[in-house]
Amino acid sequence: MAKSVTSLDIARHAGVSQATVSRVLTGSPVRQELCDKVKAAIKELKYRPNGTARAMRSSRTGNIGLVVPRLQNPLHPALLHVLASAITQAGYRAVVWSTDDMDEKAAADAVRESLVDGVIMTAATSASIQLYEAVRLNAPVVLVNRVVEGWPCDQVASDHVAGAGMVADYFLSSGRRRVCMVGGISQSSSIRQRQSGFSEMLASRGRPLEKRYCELVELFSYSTGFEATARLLDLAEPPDTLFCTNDILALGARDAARQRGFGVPDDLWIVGYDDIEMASWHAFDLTTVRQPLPEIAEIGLAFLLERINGYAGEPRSIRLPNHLVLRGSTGRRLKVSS
Amino acid sequence: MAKSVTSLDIARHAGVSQATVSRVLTGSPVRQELCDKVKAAIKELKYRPNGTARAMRSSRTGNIGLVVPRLQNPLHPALLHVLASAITQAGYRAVVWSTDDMDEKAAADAVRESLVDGVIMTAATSASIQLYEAVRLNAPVVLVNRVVEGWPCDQVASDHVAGAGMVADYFLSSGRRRVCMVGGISQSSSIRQRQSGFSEMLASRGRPLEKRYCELVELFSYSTGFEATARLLDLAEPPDTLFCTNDILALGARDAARQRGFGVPDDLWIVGYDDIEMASWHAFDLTTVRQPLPEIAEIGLAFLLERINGYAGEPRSIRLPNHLVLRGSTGRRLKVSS
DNA sequence: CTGAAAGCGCTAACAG
DNA sequence: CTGTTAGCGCTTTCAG
Repeated sequence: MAKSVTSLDIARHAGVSQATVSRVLTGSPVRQELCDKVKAAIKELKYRPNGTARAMRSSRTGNIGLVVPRLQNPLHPALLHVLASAITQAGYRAVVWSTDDMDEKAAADAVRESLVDGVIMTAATSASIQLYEAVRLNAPVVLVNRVVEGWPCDQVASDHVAGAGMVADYFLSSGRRRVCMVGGISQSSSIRQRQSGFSEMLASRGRPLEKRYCELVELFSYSTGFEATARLLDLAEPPDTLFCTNDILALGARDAARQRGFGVPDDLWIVGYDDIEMASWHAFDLTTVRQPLPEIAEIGLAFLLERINGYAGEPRSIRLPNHLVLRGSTGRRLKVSS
Repeated sequence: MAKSVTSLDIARHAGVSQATVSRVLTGSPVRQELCDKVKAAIKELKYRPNGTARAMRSSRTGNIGLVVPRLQNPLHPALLHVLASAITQAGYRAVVWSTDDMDEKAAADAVRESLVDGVIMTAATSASIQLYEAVRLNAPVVLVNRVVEGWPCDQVASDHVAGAGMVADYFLSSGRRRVCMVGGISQSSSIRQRQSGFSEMLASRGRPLEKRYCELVELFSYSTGFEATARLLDLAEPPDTLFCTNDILALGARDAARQRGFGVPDDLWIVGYDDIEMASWHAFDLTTVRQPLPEIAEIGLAFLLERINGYAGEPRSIRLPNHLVLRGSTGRRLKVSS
């Protein structure tokens, strides 16, 4: 690596002081003539200001940490994409952690070592102690998508309770009766809220979810969705309607129905959650709940940038509404009641 | 934000010089007694060394840039995942760019501004001039997955020519005759190599690809795969065998066949490329070519770290072998000839 | 408006 | 082994 050219080199080359070079760089007022000389020198020597020095001086790295959960679920790349785009657009860089374990600690370390200006956490659980510590120390952290009650930081998510309630409502209004759910004992608040939103709506409308119609899986994947659904379809009185707490499970469910010879939607309605891209594919044509990811990302980042810039108001908590996307895996009938 | 504690604070608190604190931090030899005092002070004041200062002093940020193509294709999150994991594992941080446009420029800027120690580029095309400039200036850059002939930097990819040749071979050895291909005029070297590997193998075995059996699409997505395949199946003499130059196209193709009432593999064989997770799903059960992503990531990162550490040997270029994964979308017969 | 000068927090060479 | 002393490259007072 060749010794790199510094602002002092530029200064000498342009016959001005080093401070003037810095002024040109930061856009402070400088006489046109000198400014031009400096710019010419910069171009000629192919000068680029050293980012780490600048970061140190201004205590701003321009980096934003981004913690996303396992990328196997296509929702997460989608979320990553909108957030990373927003971050890049805003003139920052996205430092991404997605390796299941060490990442939360790595992210917490990075804020505390001033290697990132703030962190957007999309995988928070109440077990995220490292980051909680950082939050308590007033580091700029916002929780996006998955939230944790009681953390003193900004939180942005969609309204999973209402979204899942909407599904329950849709089922009952459409006269579905043998309703079941595939979910799990998840660390993720979004999953838990979907489950409670669904079962509470059913209960409140007088048709509580039956125990035997509730399958809980450990891991949320295509194959666990497939297997759980296979078990339900093998019951003496199989369900006629299935809610999966995310799309990946639902796609597995759809294939289990296919494999068992159950017609969809004739014998079985299936609804997922997230509206990942595959949900719209012909093979699945899955009714699902779409979250407003772009808005979530935008608001989350806006909150974070405000914090980075010193805003110190009370923690804010935002819930954005979801949207039911009707497709061929259900009867496509429109919801009747409110 | 409270004024943060520095190594000088620790020094005062422990009654030693600031240099000694630094030594404890970097692991230089220090008398046990002083070392303990320093460590106690660090713990007590919850001190964390300032990463930007350290970065400036050592001209090492510990950040590695990672440019990945549009995350809509599930291969790319998979690649991102293995690379980001490897980077985190190695004690570095991954700065990710995935927003289609500005990212290559942003990555090039970041190396030149010493905001990252090096860049792993998985989306290089011959149009990537910004990064090419950085490479010419000897910045640590390695090209992974997509490569560009003639760039003076390390390159790691799988052997797409041989991989696609293997598919052609498999088709002909299995007696398939009405062979077609869905590909495109792509910027991506991997796609181009797959296409030429496929058609050259067909030609060399005396059954060149017919023009009418070659569909080229602009964008590589489920829906373009669907549509291109629909066109092929609507021909007076539809093909009996289809190679798609990536899995996303092939999944669209599979659904086009389903929708048109073509049985797979009875009426139509389909083969994709990449072995993305969906390929193994029941609905698709797609024969495809798997690349050794973990090895690609590992070698790519190893090369980059060597360069970062000053290795200045000739550019290296590695091609790893691919692997045909036989599933239900083809006759599952094993390849006969070599 | 411009130059001189003072550091940001850390590492490392230099004397003890 | 330890303390003292220079900076890394930049931004930002402070005088002029």
